[in-house]
Amino acid sequence: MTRGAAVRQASAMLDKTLSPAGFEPRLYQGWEESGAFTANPASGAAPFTIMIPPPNVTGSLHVGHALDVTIQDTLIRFRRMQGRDALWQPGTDHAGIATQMVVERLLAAEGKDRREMGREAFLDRVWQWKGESGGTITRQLRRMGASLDWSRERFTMDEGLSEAVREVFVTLHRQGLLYRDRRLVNWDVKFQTAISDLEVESKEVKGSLWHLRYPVEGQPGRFLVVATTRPETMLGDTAVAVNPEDDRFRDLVGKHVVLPLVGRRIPVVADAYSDPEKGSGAVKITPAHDFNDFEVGRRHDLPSPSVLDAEGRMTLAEIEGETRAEPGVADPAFLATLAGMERFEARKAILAELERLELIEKIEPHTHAVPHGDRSGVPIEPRLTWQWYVDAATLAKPAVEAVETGKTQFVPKQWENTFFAWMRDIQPWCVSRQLWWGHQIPAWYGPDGHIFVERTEAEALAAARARYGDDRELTRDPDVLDTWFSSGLWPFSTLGWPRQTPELARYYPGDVLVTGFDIIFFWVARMMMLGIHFMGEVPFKTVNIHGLVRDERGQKMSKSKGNVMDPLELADAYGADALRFTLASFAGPGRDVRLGRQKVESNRAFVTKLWNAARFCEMNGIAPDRSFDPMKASTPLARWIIDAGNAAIAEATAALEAYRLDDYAAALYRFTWGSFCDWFLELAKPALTGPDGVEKDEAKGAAQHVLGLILRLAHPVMPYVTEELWDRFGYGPEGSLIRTSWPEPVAVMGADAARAELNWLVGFISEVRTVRAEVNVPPSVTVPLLVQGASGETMARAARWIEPIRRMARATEVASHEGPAPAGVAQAVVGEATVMLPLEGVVDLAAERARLSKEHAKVEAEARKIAQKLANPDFTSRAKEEVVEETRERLAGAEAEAARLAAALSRIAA
RNA sequence: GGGCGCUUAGCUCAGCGGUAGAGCGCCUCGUUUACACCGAGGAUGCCGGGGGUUCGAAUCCCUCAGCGCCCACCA
Repeated sequence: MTRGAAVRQASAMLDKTLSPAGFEPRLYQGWEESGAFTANPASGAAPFTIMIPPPNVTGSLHVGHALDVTIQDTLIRFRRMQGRDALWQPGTDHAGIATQMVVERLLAAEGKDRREMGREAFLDRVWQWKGESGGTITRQLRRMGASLDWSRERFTMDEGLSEAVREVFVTLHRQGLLYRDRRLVNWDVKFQTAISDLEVESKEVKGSLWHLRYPVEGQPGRFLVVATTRPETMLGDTAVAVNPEDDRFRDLVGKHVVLPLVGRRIPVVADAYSDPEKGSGAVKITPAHDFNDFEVGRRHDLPSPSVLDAEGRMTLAEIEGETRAEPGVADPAFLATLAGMERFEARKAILAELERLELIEKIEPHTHAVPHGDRSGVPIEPRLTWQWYVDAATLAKPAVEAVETGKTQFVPKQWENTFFAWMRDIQPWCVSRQLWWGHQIPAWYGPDGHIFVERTEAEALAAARARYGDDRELTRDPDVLDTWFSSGLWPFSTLGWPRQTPELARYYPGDVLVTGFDIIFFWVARMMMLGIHFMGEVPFKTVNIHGLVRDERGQKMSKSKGNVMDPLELADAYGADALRFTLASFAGPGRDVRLGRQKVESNRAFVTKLWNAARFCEMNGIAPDRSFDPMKASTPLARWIIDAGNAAIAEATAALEAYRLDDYAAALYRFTWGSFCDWFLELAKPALTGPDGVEKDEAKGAAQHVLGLILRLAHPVMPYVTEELWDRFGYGPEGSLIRTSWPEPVAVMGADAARAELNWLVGFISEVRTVRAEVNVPPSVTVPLLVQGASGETMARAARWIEPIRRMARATEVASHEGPAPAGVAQAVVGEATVMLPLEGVVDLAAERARLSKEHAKVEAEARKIAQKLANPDFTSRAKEEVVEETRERLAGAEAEAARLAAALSRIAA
């Protein structure tokens, strides 16, 4: 027992009402300061590792994090209690675009712009912001009770992780798996950076399909009609493609058309890409502004001028030499007005001009998917630029194989299909971003354009000297890396890689990664690829994928819908334990969690119930007693609850091992409330308040044993209240509950007999209660229970349990009764016996008759159904023998019960 | 266009070949010395529709419908 616990225990009884705010922060601080969260590489224990998905350093905790953290903390506490050397690695992510956006917004409010400030000043400002708000999320994780090893906290831009990033970049480059290329990228015109395919979101947009007439060269009056949704890109057209099989255009292949507005001669090419069914059957080819057109352009060796700049404005720079006046088709003066015009303004201007020239054949309404930047929300512009790419296809192969062979397993398994589908068709990963906040790419350009990819500037200069024979000035690539590039290294960079640290050897690979399905591609896939490539081993053995947290009606939470729930506010209102228990109990596999205040509120009742059960124990002088040996329990009550505790241990352990937190939560709830509170404590009351002796000793012994068991079983998901009670009661030699071992089942003597006896007792009391309630007997009326047709054992049991029966069934006595029924009787069938309650003057005989008839009809119908089944020769001959046997027993039981009910009915028929 | 998931009590969900379940809500009763954030009891289901496999289907297969999500070349 710790000194603190002893002082507290001596000082006060448990408060009548539970107030989590009174102990949660104190307990957390105690855990953290005592090193309870700290992994211990020197221990001989087997490690258990979870890497937290690093939240945005400047972010704050939302319900999704709360679910993520609850699952991870429950698992890590469970394994820690099982004796594993648990490492839950904390840290935060620099979140390139997101953070830069926030800081730029702050600057805008001050009337400043990052370009005016310059890169260095801007980065200083971001670091300053990180310093100011960087502690929020970690504070909030602590508030949730997360037992992260804060001594090892990392940040994706700290020196160690930056070194890992440079090492990976340089190595992949040397291996030819990372290269610079000029191709189309998804360009976000708002942030003016390239983004990866994954950061693009398709949105259905209602637009138009414009059919434009392109005059055929040398055939006045003949037009080739192309259909487009993006007329503004036509200035960059360098061909029109038709399908080689399409007879309508066969004669035009190899000829030229005149590009309206520009006046450029462009060829008509035959390409299977052109779909005769779509549009007009002829498609304009704009290689610099469309991914498909780019491919067509490559096949036909077409030029690819860009006509939109980084901001999405029209630019004529690359087509200047090609424009020419073409009467009735193109006018350089009009073209000049387009320069610098925003893309959608330009669309309008171009359409107006085409209209004027009578070059619009028709306009059809058209709904189509338009790619948008997932953060900026603006339409993405395919743009021809130089970027850095990772050869993801090569890296993906071993990752796919690792999942195929089960080295890494997804839970639930169905997500493996999602993973495979994406990984097997993976595209080169564009990793460069035209941002300032992030890991600057370790590439330097020589005066001749030669690229030096090196870990440091000094190494780059040295390489340049070797190449040029003298010192040259190098220019560093200004771009930074995709945030996911560094998060992809998280499972090993946090452990010290590229240095071969003891931690790296011990805690890699991790045991389980817990995350939402929304970042399987972004993050899980990248960790798999990079982890396997650089560590030679998968980064984690299991990937536990959970659903999204939604609101009560199943809607995604969003600020704009105003349905966002703040987990910290919920934790303050109901306690972190109640919130955690709620999240865990709804976290079924592959299911979204619908969270509502009411649910948290009703689960708080469970926490309170536990608190009150502990108070009851305290009031009855129940205290930890290590001299009590559960294996030597002799009373049926003690044996029964200890045995039920064994079952609870088995259920909870199996559920946690299978990542079924919903089952784990349900098992805890059932055992604590249903078995311990509703039955054990109630049945134990007479013994607890009765005379000294074995009954009392064992009631108390079993109570303290099982309460301790419940605290240990519940601790992973409800760490605070369980620790508080553990402390206050002074359980356990190790002091804190967090350091206590996970419970093991104990061998209980005579468990079967105890179970049979208690099952009978529970059934007996329940039946009597049902009858009393149904015929509306108030609890204040107590009556004798007259038992007819009972075996000797039943009567012996009734005698043994007479006190609890008196209390709980509101009875004066239990007696054999074989004569005629007393007047005004209400009856219940329990096993072989019929219990009669003499209630003359209290019971409504008609109501009792109706009740018994209904009961009788129900049992009889059941019996008929079973009899029918047994009458089927196919069933008796084909079904498994034990099933047939069981069915026969059920029939016998139902028939006997029906007979007893009929007898009971006949007794009051008169 | 391709793929995945879901559809079971009023609500939220479990069960996934052998007697349809839980929690909440609802109704009735209740100042039994832990708890009204409580106790006791009760009612409520063509287990989305149709077809098939099977002695037996909520459970397996096919099909249809509705809802949700992911992926996919903006003619």
